[in-house]
Parts: sequence; C-alpha cells; structure tokens
Amino acid sequence: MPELPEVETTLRGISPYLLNKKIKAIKIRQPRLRWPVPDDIHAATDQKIVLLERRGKYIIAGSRVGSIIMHLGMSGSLRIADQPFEVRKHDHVLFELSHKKFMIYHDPRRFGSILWTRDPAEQYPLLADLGPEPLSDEFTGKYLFKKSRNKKVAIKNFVMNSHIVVGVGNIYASEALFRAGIRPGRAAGRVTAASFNLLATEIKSVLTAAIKSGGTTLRDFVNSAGEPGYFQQTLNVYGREGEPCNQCGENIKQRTIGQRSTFFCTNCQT
DNA sequence: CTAAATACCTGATGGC
DNA sequence: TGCCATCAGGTATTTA
Repeated sequence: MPELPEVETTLRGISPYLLNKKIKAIKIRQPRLRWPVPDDIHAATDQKIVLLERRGKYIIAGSRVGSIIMHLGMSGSLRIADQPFEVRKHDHVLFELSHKKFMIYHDPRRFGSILWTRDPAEQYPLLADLGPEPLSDEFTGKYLFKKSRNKKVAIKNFVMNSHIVVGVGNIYASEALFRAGIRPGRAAGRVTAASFNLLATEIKSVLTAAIKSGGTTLRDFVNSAGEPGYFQQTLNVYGREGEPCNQCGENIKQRTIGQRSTFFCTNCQT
C-alpha cells in the first residue's frame, strides 16, 4: 500500500526511463480508475518528459504541453518492462517509451488515478490545497501545533490528513506516533507543543528510513522493477497486535480509529 | 466551519 | 471444494 516512501521509491525507479525521454504512445486498456483516464492524455504522445517529481503521493510527469498526474491509490504500481504485451491481469495503462522500454500501470483495486492537465500541475485542484511535504523544512512541530489548536479529531487522523501534511498513511502514522510516544486516539488539540516537536521529527525519520529500505511491502507493493521493499522488518507496531513491544515488552494493541486499523503500545504511548 | 461516514474496488482470508 | 462475509486501505466526497 503505497505511502510516501513507496511512491518515492517508484519515482526513483522510473526516472531513468522517463525523465528527458519521449512518450511514444499511451494505450489504455481499462480507463475506469478512480476517475476515468481522460482522453486528452494522448496530447502527451511524442512529448518529452522534462520534469518528474513527487507531490505527496502523487507522481507528476511534466511535458511542454501539460502534465500527467498519477496516484497509486492503495494497490497501484508502475513497472518498467521490455515487452509491451506481457500483460497481466489489472495492467490498465501502457506507456511506450524510448529505447524499447515500457511503463505499465497495474492496479487491482483501481483506487489510483492517471490524470492530465494542461495547466501548471500545482494548480490542479487535487494538488492545489495539499499540506506541506513532511521532509521539507516547512514541516515542523510548531506548524502542527498551530494547525491543531481546538481540533478534536484524533491525532492519527490529523497527521493522515493530506491538507495538514502529505504522504503519511496508515502504516507510518502508527509508527511515527509510537516513536513519539503519543496515543493515536488522543485529540490533536490536546497534544503538547513538545510532543508535536518530537512527532514531526519522528515522521521525518521514519519516512526517511523507509525510503532507504525501498519502502514497506505488506501485501502488494513492488517497485518499478517488480521487487518488494524491506522496511516491514523495521516496523515497531503496525501489524504486530499481541506481539511484545520492542521497547517494553507489553503486548501491542490494535484498535479502529477513523475506520482504520491502528496499532500502539499502551505502556510507551500516552 | 468541523467531524464522521461513505464510496470506490478486488483479492486474501476465515468460517461453515 | 465452494460460498459468503469480512477486511484491507487513500482520499475525495457526502452527510451530519
């Protein structure tokens, strides 16, 4: 399930095949993703990708005439292949690239999206109101503290809100809160400034460490070469219900917060 | 305005 | 072995 580290891993993997390369053709087998793949994406045909970047969990591939905006949803992946026709089930979109390479968008659950805009990508409605990048200097404990005053929403939901900060999904939210010693169900408005400083630091460190490991593979995440990540070996709480806490030995608890499975240690997190 | 619930989708899993 | 129910989860959208 791609969160920021998995998207970053994907971006780095596709970059050598996409950046400063021409898209020779786009073939859409299944346009029904989260939103229909727009027909005018074919305007990207024969265009060179001159900019390739990540914004939150979106991948933006910019050309002179417009930008392709991709999101992997929760089961999406982009892989680079040598064959156009090694088509597996759920291979929905095929990008023909230079040098007989192909980029294939694969997404069993079709929660992802592939969009096209002629305007500057940052103006696209889905991107325009996003919060800061967690790995930027703009993202600090002070920022979180300011944004959270009088908010009753659980701190876990708060940091998973992309309008507050992008890229923190269900796995890394649980992990960062464990590292910062904060109970996930606590109201965001009742978290202290000092705790927010620690939380911002831990969000940065857990995401950075996960990128170094090539992301987390629990079920289906694979990078652009079809390989899994290894960060799951480093997880402290996620998916470890009933197992002993790495810090204190107490059993890890699971609870549903905001419709999402949440893991924490009742001893280490207050 | 906020907060919570819902919708989208398929595959894996567990119970019978 | 088959069938049904449940869960997984990113996030825009809808409802309260």
